Amino acid sequence: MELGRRERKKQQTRQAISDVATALFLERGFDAVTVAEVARAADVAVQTVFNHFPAKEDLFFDERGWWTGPARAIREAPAGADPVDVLEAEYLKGTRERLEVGHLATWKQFVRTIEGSPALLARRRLTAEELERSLTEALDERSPDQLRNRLTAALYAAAQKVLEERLMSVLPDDAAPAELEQAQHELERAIAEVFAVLRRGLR
Amino acid sequence: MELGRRERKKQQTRQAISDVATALFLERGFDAVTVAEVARAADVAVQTVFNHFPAKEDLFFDERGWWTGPARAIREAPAGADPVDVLEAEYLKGTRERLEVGHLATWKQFVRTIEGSPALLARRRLTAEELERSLTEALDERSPDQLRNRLTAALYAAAQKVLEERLMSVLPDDAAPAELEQAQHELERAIAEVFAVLRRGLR
DNA sequence: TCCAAAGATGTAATGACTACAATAATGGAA
DNA sequence: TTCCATTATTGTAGTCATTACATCTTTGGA
Repeated sequence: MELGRRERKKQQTRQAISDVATALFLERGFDAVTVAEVARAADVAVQTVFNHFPAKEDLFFDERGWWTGPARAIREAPAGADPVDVLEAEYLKGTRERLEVGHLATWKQFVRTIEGSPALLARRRLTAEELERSLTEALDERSPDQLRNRLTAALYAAAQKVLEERLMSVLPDDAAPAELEQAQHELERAIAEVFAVLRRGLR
Repeated sequence: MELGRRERKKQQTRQAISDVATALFLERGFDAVTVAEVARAADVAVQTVFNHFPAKEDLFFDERGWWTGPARAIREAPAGADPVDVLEAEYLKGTRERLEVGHLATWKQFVRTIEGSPALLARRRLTAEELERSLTEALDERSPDQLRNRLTAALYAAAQKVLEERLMSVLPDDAAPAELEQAQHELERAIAEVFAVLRRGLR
């Protein structure tokens, strides 16, 4: 559908606010920047910010949708596939994307900003719960054992959390190619190990 | 240590505030009650409330300490014991306490209040994270494999979450003794099943 | 050209929480 | 008992996110 000028301008405003906000948050920390400042920097009214984003956290977590990945992966997987295999492949794929050269530094910066803000941490937990819920739903569509499905989703979320921590602690900030290679291998070994536990448990 | 009158009075005030607050929250829901109302009902200044409780949520989650259970259980367990066995026993113990006649209705009421409030849900997630952290620490004291310890703690937290949901959905509000017996058995089967998954996975 | 829809703005209010200064109760020293 | 240093309690003022609502502005289309 073609967007008229009106809709286009609206998206422009939204994008401008989001960009300005993200830059400020990354630079000075989420809690140290007020919505009023964001509005001023984006040259709009505070109300306008809230017209586009339901809460301050949404200014940071803008590109929503990453948390639908696992559920989608399950839905798109062939009928006989082991859910844990599917989820491991999905997780591995996401991780490799994040490790790409240009992305890594940015990613760590984002995560550090999250870790520096109680509000963002809380929001991340909420999102993880969303992911878990949607994954449970997807699993319910292919298998009738609800307790097991719920557990599978919960274990996946747990695995993801643990591995995410691992990624942060193992990867050096300055991407010295040699070390990075090394760290990446260590990380992939951890991934394999963690998913092996899930697979064995849920066998 | 003996408490002087001053300290005793302080605790009295604190308790009075907490009691009044809990009653109000259970009755009308956490978000529908303002701190100012709590203060008025307890006949103290709003400031006094915040002198005793760092945040509104602390008025509800007062008896802190339940989340130290798993870590303590691990520390008190004999050297050779399998962590998953210890954690299952601990969880089972806690569950049975909650299922005692007088407790159940109260417990469900509490949980429903939590589930009715985004703020309390967020706080519960935070507490679960605390539990996970302290459990990881305890596990680190008896085994050197940090990744595995971290994973064990995360899987325990996941199990707990799933089983907690189960408890809420399986147990009828009106405790008809026969049904309750039935539900309790079903619940304990679910507990065994979930922990069996952990045990197998972490074997 | 003009109107109705929809976006942007401004104002005022609520509610949690903090900073800070003032007040009051109290435990212990003289 | 009297007086002082603590310390609990209070009151005031302010910050910040968020909402309600009325108003202004832009714009798509009749």
